[in-house]
Amino acid sequence: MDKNFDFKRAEAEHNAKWIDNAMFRAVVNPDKKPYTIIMPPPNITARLHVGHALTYTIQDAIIRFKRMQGFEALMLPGADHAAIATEVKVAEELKKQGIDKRDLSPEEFMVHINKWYVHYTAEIKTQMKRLGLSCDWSRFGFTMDDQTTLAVNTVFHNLYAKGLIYQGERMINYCTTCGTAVSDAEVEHEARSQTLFTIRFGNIDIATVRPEAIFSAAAVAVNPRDKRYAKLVGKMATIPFINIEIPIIADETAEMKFGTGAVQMTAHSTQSHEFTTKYNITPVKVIGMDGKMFGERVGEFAGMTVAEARKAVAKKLKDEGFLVSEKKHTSNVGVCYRCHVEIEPFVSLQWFVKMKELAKPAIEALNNGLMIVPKKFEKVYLHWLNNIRDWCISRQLLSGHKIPIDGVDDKLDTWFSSALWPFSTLGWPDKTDSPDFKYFYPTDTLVTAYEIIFFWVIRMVFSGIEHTGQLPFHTVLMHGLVRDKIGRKMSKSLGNGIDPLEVIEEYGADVMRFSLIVGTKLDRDPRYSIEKAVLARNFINKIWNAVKFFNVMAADGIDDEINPKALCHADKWILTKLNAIIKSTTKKHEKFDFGVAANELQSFFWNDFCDWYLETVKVSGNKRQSLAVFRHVLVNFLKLMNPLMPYVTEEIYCNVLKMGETIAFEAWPVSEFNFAREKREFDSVIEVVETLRTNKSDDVTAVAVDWAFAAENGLVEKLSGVKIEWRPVAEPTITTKISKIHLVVDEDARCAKVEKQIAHIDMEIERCRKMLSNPGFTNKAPRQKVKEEEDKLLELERQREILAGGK
RNA sequence: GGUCGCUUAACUCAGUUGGUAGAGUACUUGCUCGACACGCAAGAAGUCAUUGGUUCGAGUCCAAUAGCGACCACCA
Repeated sequence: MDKNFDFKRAEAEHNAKWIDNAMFRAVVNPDKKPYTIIMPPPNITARLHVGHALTYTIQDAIIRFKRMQGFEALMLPGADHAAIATEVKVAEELKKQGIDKRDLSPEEFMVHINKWYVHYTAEIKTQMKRLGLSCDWSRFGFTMDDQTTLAVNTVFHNLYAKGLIYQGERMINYCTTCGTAVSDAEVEHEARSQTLFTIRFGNIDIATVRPEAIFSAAAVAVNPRDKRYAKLVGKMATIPFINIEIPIIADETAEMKFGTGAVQMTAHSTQSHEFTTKYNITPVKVIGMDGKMFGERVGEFAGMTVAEARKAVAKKLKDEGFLVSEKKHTSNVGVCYRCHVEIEPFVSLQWFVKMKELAKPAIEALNNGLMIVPKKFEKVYLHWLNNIRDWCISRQLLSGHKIPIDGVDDKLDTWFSSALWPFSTLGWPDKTDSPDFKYFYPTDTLVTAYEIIFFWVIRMVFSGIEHTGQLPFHTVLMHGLVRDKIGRKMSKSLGNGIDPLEVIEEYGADVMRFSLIVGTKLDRDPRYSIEKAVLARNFINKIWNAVKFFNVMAADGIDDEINPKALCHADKWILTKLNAIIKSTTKKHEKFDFGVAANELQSFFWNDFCDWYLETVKVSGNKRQSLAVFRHVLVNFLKLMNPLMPYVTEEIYCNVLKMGETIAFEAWPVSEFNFAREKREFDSVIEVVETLRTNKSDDVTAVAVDWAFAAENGLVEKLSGVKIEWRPVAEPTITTKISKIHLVVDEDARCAKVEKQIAHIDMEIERCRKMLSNPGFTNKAPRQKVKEEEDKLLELERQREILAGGK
């Protein structure tokens, strides 16, 4: 065996084996129950980041676990065309080559888009494969492939025919940089510092952060309860520069406390839109879809961008005495989630999905078999669905799915196709009668970071219900976002990101996977730093070395079978411990609690198996049997560990132990051995060893021990490193549960130690007595608990007596 | 403004139904005793954010406060 685990060689070998033999290709198998995970398709615009590594590790852990439990496991991979994001990236690329997107015809531009699709789909696949995912590559889907396109068109026509898709003039969010409408979910709100201007509109002062919009003002609103303006209601205000008169109207929309309490109503805010619709006013538009000022009213500002015009108008207002005051003001501004430029609200002709009706069954789904883990996200889910507004699905882009209506050039929101992903990937609609679709759909668990609940999860749920009549999955598992060492989001601008591919390159995929998961709960945002990779690497090294030890020992002979009658204490102890860890790991995996399970497995292997059991094997009286036990525990451990560490477990199982072609399809371990009494007894032996280790140091000249486990004498001497005289001890200085120990030591040192121990016991006795003398406790606590305390007190008093006597 | 989280050892995190606070790292001390220094053994280290309540008993349940964070929302 190699000195250390050669992950590079092992990863290459096993990955090639898995992929070349299509080992994880799922098939319709009536003898097995299916378990399906449709993987969230990553955007083809970026390299995989550590968040992908986390989510795919979780998904792969689930699917490997289910596969070993005997399910026909399908994990279906794919990639998303990410319409806007890709278009922006391609345009940037072209710019670097000196090509301006606007100089290209749509057809020419699409050539570049298509090239990008091909190149980066392959790239993403390669990167995903490095994580060691056990997905079915033969079913890899792309959101622009024929199958998805068919599903998109079918869904569009179905919804259109039902009147659930309509075209209308509505107030929408428009990104002037991306040049397209975006949906509500695509608008982020950021706190930004702005200037709040107070501007004289003739007889009234209005407050606004958008001086450039004054040219569009069609009314001024004041609160009906605002006494300051009561006599002005019904009068006219005057727009500066252009001297157009507009009415002053009393309406609740104006907040008395904000600014001057008077606000302009224009064509360029949602608040205004609601107002002008209510009063049947049509404001004049002065900002174009290109984000530039236009029209007669704006005069010399025509052609300026909004940002330019804001400055210029403010300056002119000041110069001409219309500006009453200006002050800093922080408020939330809607920005495009892609480019983070301020969103312009526009009334424009777009396509929408009517949501109220579709949302209803999605809300009810929580009572009809949909489970969201952790449960706290149910509230977020419901809140959004209960307040949902129609979904703007048209985008003014060149790439993406075309709205399938003759003469319409708009494309569809990229999430329109994502929403169909759980069933379009399985052949819906054309292969809905196929065994594949019938077998694998509905899928089982959807795993994703919580940030994507609105964009995606909710839309998949209502789409599944609407188009297939079934929930697309029964469980949604939401996990956190990976943060850096001090809790910040990992981002390019902060430079605090960790590249999973670099970690894999340096430490291996198992390290990447294990270190992301171990010791965390999925509902929290895990913090990640490279130190965690080092720890995981050390653990794998520990496993590797234990196997090396086994190999050396087994060369001298090993029994094929475990014979329970021939086992020693330690053998039975570790088998019973194994039994417990199998139960616990299984239970935790069922609850998706992989992080805590990983912690327990690590502790089991390192502390119980290596620190204790492995050491006993060295002095075992029946080595051939003990090694059979060793192998049994090791193999079961490998199986339990496989979902998180597929490579090293596969390498040991197949290449070192030569137990088979792959561990991935071996049955998940079940409890077999349970020796409760022997386990308890060996725990006591350990206690004796630990007692001896603790006490052996300071000036101990001789040790005598009296106990009933003569067979373990050699073991205790070996493990404690103490030379022991085994004889009856009349006056013990220390007693454990199963032994009397007499230490011949330096008196002063011993007395000090004993006194410390007595002080500790006294504290505990005090606590016990207090509890037991409290009638509240003895009357109200469960009888068993009271009995426990009584026994504990007796034992403590006995120990104290012995200690005091020895002194 | 609304909603929801989080706060446990120096650090990263566990802590099932309330019953004397746990792990790993780091730290201190000692280690070449059949694999492992990416290691072995021993040790020290915590007012469980604060306050109040419920209870015989609270890290755990309830309320308030503080700090941090996330999401939602048209205060111009």
